Amino acid sequence: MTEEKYKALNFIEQILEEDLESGKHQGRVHTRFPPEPNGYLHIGHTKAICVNFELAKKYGGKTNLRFDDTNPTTEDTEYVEAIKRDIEWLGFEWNDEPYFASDYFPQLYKFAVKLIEDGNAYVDPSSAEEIAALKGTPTEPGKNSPYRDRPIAENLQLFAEMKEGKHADGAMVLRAKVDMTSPNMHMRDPVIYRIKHAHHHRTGDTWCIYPMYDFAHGQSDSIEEITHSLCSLEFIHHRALYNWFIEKLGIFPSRQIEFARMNVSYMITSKRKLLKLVNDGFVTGWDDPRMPTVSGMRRKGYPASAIRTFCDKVGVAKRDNLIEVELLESCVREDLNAISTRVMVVTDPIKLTITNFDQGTILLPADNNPEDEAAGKREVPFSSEIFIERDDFMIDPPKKYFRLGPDRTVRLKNAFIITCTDYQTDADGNVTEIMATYYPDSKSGSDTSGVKAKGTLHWVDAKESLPIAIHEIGRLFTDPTPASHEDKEITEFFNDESLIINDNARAEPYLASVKYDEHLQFMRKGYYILDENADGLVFNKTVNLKDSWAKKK
RNA sequence: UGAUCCAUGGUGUAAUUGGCAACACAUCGGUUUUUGGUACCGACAUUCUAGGUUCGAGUCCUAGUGGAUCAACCA
Repeated sequence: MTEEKYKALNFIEQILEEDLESGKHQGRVHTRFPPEPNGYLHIGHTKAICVNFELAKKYGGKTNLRFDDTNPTTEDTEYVEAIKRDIEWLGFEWNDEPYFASDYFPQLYKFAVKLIEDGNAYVDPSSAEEIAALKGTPTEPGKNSPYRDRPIAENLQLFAEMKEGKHADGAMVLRAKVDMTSPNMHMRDPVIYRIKHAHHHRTGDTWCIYPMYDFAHGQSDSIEEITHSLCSLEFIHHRALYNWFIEKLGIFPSRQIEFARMNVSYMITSKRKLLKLVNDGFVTGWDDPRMPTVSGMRRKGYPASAIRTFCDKVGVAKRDNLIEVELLESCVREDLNAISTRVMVVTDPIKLTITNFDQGTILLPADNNPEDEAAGKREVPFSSEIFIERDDFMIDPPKKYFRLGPDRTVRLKNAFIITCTDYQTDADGNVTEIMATYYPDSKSGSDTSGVKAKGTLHWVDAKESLPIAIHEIGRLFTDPTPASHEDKEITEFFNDESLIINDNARAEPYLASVKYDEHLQFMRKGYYILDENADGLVFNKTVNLKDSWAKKK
């Protein structure tokens, strides 16, 4: 009766299962996540991280974290630390210690020498412009460099001199001798080593020549005996070269498999553009809660589990995609609904006086989370003077308005049912205070009043409530694909309302004691979290609650 | 005027590999509710086009069409 449940496999899982079945690599699955330490991890990286780590986990394999640090002029240890922290926070454990492509520089150098010895590489003193000129175009074949057939001994000599620092930056490069007429541009004698007299964040000044991506990435995969090297679609044209080096060097045959990277609406994933937002002061840093970075999302209150679920739901395929950010937000809400502490916060307070309440201040029990009995209860102070939301009262409300207005009756969450008896306005007709009476026998949990209330309002006690600041975080951009307009800067689409600071909110006393990792639901408003970078009571909005009333209006 | 990859609802992925197009998000409508939240129910597709093979095609073949990618001493 073992009913075999058919579970849909994505195309990479199909490849993995075929390899497992055929006994390739003794049934071993070993992946890697290879970030370059020149920026912070963003939403796009989370997809690559989830795919690499979760696929390996699913098939009993391991995943290496390897820093692709072959360009000393853009990379920094600051980024290494931030990347490690973000991956751990996302909930993944890499195999062993983190690896670094720079640790393989000696080996990579030997690989290059072997290539030269076998007549598969040559030193070219042509300038970058000259090399580009002979490269041809995608539709026209390239032409051989005049230095292409330099004798092996000479190549060896020059390459050694490059390493010894006898030549200036850009004076010459080492090129693989592949095929200048290949329709694949990457096969037209790609540069594999360049001279850079630059300080490397790990190897210091040991080297003044550095391998290019194509001569570092695949070789690192082989050195680590990575079985499946999963990367994004734009590397598809590099695969031929990747395999060419494996063949010429006779090294471990890692297999590169490309999948479509994830694009999310209203977010950008260009590290250059993100850095520009930081440098030009559009945001306060890489971890600004508006940023699509892992650290930004963390500070905004997105749970790691929600991000993982999101990546899982997005799936893995080869076609270009634009995921609606609403799916991410839905995953966040789903998580937060289950775990967040419900609290009452009035974001735009207006005073309401209960004219017939004369018990001073009393404490009322409130559920911390109706979805989770075990979360328990806390007590909320209540007295004759409270604050409610300004937009929960209308002098002349429309038909379907369930809230307060003259002679209307509502329930105060966790407290009593009240009826509005009067209100005051200023010279401009703005409501300044509301008066109401309460039904003593309508107390939450022991309501015997028989009074019907259509709506329920949240509130805070006027005296006991705390002033807090709320940072309403919105979309960073006003356009779903700000980077898709070739003639426009992304900053033209910067959303001026991406951060709205509200210093006027009032919260129940409980908020004075919340921790940085406690997710909160401000009832009827949204999910919030204490800002990990602020000193006082500053709360960042994670995401709104769904609001069918806002839509109706 | 090259090469490579891709094409299923508004969005993203499925379809047990040739057998009733499914799931999620979004949208719209409804039920429940001391959060206009949650939960629950319902609605929402001639599988890019045209031919072909077949009892049968989203799936295979042919030709189109559309999109993406490739010419850094970046990764």
